[in-house]
Amino acid sequence: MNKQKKLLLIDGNSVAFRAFFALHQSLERFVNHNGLHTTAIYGFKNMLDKIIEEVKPSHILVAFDAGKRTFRTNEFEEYKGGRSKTPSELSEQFPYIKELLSAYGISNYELLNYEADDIIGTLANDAQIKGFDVTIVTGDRDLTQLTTNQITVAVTKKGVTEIEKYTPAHVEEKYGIKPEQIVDMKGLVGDASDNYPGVTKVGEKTAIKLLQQFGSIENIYENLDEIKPSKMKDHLIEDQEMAFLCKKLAKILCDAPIEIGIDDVKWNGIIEDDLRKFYAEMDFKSFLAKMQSSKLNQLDEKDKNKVTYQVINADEQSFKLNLNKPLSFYLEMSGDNYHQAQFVGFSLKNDDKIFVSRNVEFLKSLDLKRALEDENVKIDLFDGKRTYVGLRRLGIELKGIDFDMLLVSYLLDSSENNNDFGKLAQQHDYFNVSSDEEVYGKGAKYQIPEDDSIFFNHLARKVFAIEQLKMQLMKKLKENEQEKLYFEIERPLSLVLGKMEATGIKLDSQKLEEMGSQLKERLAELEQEIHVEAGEDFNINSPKQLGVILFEKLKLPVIKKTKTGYSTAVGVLEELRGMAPIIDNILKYRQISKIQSTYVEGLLKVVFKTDGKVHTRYTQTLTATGRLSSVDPNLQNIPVRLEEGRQIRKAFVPEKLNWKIFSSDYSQIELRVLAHISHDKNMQAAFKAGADIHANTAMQIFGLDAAEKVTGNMRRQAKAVNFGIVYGISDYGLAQNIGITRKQAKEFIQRYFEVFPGVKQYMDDIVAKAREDGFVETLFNRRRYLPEIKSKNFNLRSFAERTAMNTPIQGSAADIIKVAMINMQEMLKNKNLEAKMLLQVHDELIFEAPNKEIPLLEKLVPKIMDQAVSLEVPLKVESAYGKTWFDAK
DNA sequence: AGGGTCACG
DNA sequence: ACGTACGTGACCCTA
Repeated sequence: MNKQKKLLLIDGNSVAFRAFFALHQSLERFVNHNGLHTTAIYGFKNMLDKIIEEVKPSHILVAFDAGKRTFRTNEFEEYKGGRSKTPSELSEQFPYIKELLSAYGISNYELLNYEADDIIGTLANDAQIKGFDVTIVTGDRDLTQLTTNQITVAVTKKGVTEIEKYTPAHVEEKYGIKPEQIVDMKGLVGDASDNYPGVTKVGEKTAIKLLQQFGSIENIYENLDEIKPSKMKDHLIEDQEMAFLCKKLAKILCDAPIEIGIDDVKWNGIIEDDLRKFYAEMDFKSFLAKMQSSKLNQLDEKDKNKVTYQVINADEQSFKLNLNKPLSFYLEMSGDNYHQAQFVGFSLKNDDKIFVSRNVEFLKSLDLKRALEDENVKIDLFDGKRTYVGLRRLGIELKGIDFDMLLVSYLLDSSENNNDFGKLAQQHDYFNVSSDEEVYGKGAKYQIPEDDSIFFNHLARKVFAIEQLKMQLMKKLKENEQEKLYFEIERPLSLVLGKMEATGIKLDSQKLEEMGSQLKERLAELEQEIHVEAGEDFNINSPKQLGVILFEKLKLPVIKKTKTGYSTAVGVLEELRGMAPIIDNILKYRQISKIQSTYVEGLLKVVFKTDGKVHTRYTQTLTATGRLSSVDPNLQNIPVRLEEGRQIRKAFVPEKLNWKIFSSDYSQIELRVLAHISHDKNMQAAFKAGADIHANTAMQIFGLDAAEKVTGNMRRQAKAVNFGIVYGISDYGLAQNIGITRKQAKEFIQRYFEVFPGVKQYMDDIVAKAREDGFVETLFNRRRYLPEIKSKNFNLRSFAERTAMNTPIQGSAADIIKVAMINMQEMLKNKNLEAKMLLQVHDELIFEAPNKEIPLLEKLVPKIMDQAVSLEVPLKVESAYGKTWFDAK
């Protein structure tokens, strides 16, 4: 085999730094069994794989810096001065990066008094002469000075696996100068991170202009006469010496006294046994698993990376499904909002053939409609809800979903909630499909490719990936004992949600517009008063401008600061109340303006012209706890607490005349769940007796012997304690919430745990269990991983501990209402009711129904909700109805 | 794009 | 001593 001469040179320090900071938020999640951080090692490995795959080098060297002092510090003492110390979490990783390299069979080299750059420059130059193509990988743009026709510099961008390749042409295009002029540019401009100054007041723009005119620093100074007298010229003259020195510092050596040559860096491939041991030591389990499986599949590896497909043709009837074989299906729409997004294509895999098309009309005519609508034909897909709603718009009712890759992934790890197909596949170590962002772009650049081969390939790879990943993910689901959660809750729920979303809820737009014009007037009045009180006009919506007015101009006391300035949040303004009339007006302005912009104008913007309804989308695969979220519009945060905001609910109306809005909500579901999972006898007794739970808590923690002795204030405080318990209480948080001292809060909590010892036990146990297992679970085995519970960082660890206490509570409540929703939909269908389930707001279900069905709902809905599960305490459901959502209270 | 603020459970 | 309540999404402003 005659390999081409290709040299890969890697700037080890620079890539390690980039990798480390790219994964910095995940620092605590990448820790091996010895407590070693592994972020930089992990990132380095990913970069290596990617670049080796791309370059296919015959020779590789990784160069490192040898120490702090180099010949450059001898020239200029401040060189690279003022840099903060390398974090210990990174420096501890360097020896292991070298171990990784050795397992990869890759040489590394460092040279006292020289930087990695100089080793790279010297070897690159030598290799070039010997006819090699050279690729240099670094995070440092300065190295682009080395680019030639034979030398390409790959600079890592955001993260380390994404790179930008610099050729001489690309350098010129990007900087407007030739590669060899980069050192002149650095000489003139200086480099803040390497800490050398260049010429005073000369920035990139000036430098480029000068270099385009004169070519080099030397030439500038030889032809100074040609520059007209100016400040800039004075600076040039004054800093001449510095300019030459800086150029020298920037210049990468091509003749460093290295003791290795090109023949020493020949690459003979990975040393598998060493690498396996290394991965085991690092706890890189997925890499290990991948190595094993790739070994098994080495023979058909080539075929695996290639996906072939057939474009469905209008008059071709060769298209036949074999329904005894699995069927994977993917429907592509342009954009997130599948209620109105344009259909752009589909793909399907069946019986080892992949079919693709841009024309979704085919779905209606071919065998496919029948297959999709047949309960007994099991379909594998990605995002069943999206597909269901999309197909429904085409008049097809999707029935038999088997494997929903998005949903299963989410259940396996609710914190890795990536809704992008390609990225999600990657998380499962499947790299044979690109992310949508890569293929379609994002933001303004989002576009479905016109090129058939790009687009069809992407679609084909998706259905292929679904099939490839199905076994692996379903197996994990089983190992986690989450099959019931998937088959009986989440998968059926996705269709229930799809129906609710597609049904939508009617909005009385006229009502909203009336409210809007009233609010507008009110806002104008308030704005004027505020401006008079401030003595000048300013933007009240700008926290920055408001801060200046309140705390500088009016000299009100600063209560709290934010990262960027003064805090003007409600809590702060409330403390300032009474000190100036402007405060009340600002609070009112904020309140009204929120209603106006978010709820009046915001909702009007998303009403569908076709049916006068809003169609939210529930995100089923997002929250870490298992709750749903609602977007576009968010119908889970429609105002209710304050009367002014609550009026918005008057605009939510039934679709038909003589129908009503009907609403049922669980009363204190989270505390009941806590009473159940903690088995606390005292708390359970209160629920079984049907007591007012907050008053009961007050009685207990204040040591009262009768419910009548509980004052309003005691109940309020006890309620806050109950909330605090659910959230994973801290004395500080409680104190802040109800305005008592930390000491008092601490006593409350202590007292609470004395009277509810079961709860205390639960809190201790769950944190210990989380530490042991690395995750916590809900009633139905929904899982949340909490790696940070072992963190040495107090904040991260405390947060994980509170989460460990809260997630089983919040998550189990989410499980319960999901079960209720599925049973509810079933009941509506079985009883042939016209009533429709419209919304879910965490512990509340909202319906619309003909007047005559209301009595039935009043009986059935609470029954289905409180019988969704059987706990050690009863569940309680309260219902209401009226002609609008506002009236259903 | 990210922070501040505020709407909900 | 550390510095916090748990879970979300939308709007506005300002880099």
